[in-house]
Amino acid sequence: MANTKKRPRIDKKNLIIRRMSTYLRTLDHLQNKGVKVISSADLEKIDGVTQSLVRRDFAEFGSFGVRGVGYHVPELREQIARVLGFDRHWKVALIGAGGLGSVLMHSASFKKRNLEVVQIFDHAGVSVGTSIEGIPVHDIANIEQELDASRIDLAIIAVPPPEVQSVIDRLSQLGVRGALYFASRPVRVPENMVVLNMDITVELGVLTYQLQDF
Amino acid sequence: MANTKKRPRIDKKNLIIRRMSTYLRTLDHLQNKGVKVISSADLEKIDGVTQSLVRRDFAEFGSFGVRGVGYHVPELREQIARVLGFDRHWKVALIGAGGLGSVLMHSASFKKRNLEVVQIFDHAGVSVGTSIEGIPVHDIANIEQELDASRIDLAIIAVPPPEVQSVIDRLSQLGVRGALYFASRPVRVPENMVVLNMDITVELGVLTYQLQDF
DNA sequence: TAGATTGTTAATCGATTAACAATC
DNA sequence: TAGATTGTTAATCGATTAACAATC
Repeated sequence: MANTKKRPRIDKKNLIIRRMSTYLRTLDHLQNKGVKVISSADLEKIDGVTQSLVRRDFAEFGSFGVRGVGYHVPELREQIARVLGFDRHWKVALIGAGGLGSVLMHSASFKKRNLEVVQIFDHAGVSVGTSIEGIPVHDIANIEQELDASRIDLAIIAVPPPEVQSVIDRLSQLGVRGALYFASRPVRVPENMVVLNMDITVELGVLTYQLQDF
Repeated sequence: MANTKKRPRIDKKNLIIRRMSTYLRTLDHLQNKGVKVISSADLEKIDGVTQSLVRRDFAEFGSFGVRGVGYHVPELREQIARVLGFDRHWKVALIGAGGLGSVLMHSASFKKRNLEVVQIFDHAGVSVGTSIEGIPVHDIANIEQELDASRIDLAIIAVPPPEVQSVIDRLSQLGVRGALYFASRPVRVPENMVVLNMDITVELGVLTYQLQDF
């Protein structure tokens, strides 16, 4: 049987990394509340990860705490942000400026994480030619001419399901390395890309399963 | 130290269930394409889960395939839908009818999974009094009076981060069992609820991490 | 110092893989 | 029948937990 090419160890540390990203969010929250120091036991209560695992997760990347004291929130926050790559700036292309694309543009998610949307593409129609949050919307038909892959670190793909695969393939050709899409469908991931997906129907399945005999 | 209450075995089978929900999506896709039969080896190529694990996942819930042949797509689809609870109708309350709430209402995600939004709540303002997709929008201030918990199986919470916790607490009081929220913040989950979260900032952290030395 | 909490190691547990008999 | 692919078991691997010495 065909030896399906081993995906690289990308989703190797996957569980740890997802938790790290969740801790970062919690630390943002704590920092907003003015909390200065936090223990792994506190984090267990907030994030539902055992204190043992919290410490082990952090220890995977360094020694961020103070014995007998806990973790200084601003410092731990910064260390985790660094691990995840948020110590640098990321340039983003938004593909699809419909309902979801607009919601994303107007949300605080990107700037909060040092991501900057520098190009927007959509189909010729209402939005092309206008600007969203100061960024002009280009025609997706011209993406090969207009997308400057050397400036783009990742793409946020907010187009309808039937278009997602072709957008990914075109981004791959252009040399864009990363993408996140929201459509509820599987995609073939090009070798030169990391592609993640957020799909509400997948989450709904998890939720309804859990509610069945709850 | 306080013996933090063990969360029930809810996220016990979590990994399997998330994969099952992903297979279901793939089967929808295959069915749309008119594919009649699929093997675990095919599913490995599409979903990136080893054929061995695919078969094991299915076997966890029954015997859905035919030796020497594979899995009949419509039948497998139906079996997995049943496992996830999609063989029944789910009534949904949408809390928050702003940008994200509207996008969700206009998407096909809910009806695709046998979920029906039967009540919508938002803050007094533009949307209250109007209808979205034929469902009238109520004032969230009156949720205690207007939400009929006996009719509602789960809530979709699309309100801004600072309001999420209070919405969850109010739903818990009302007896709503399940919720999905999108805000980037931790929440305390009431004992009588299952609460899931989709947070783009968490996914962005996973993506930027993986892109770092890709 | 006494008390608290980290960082880390060894033990356990659970999830994944490999292999193959069953069977279409 | 021969070829294919499932369902299932045993082996392996990796992730989590428990425990405690280090140390603030």
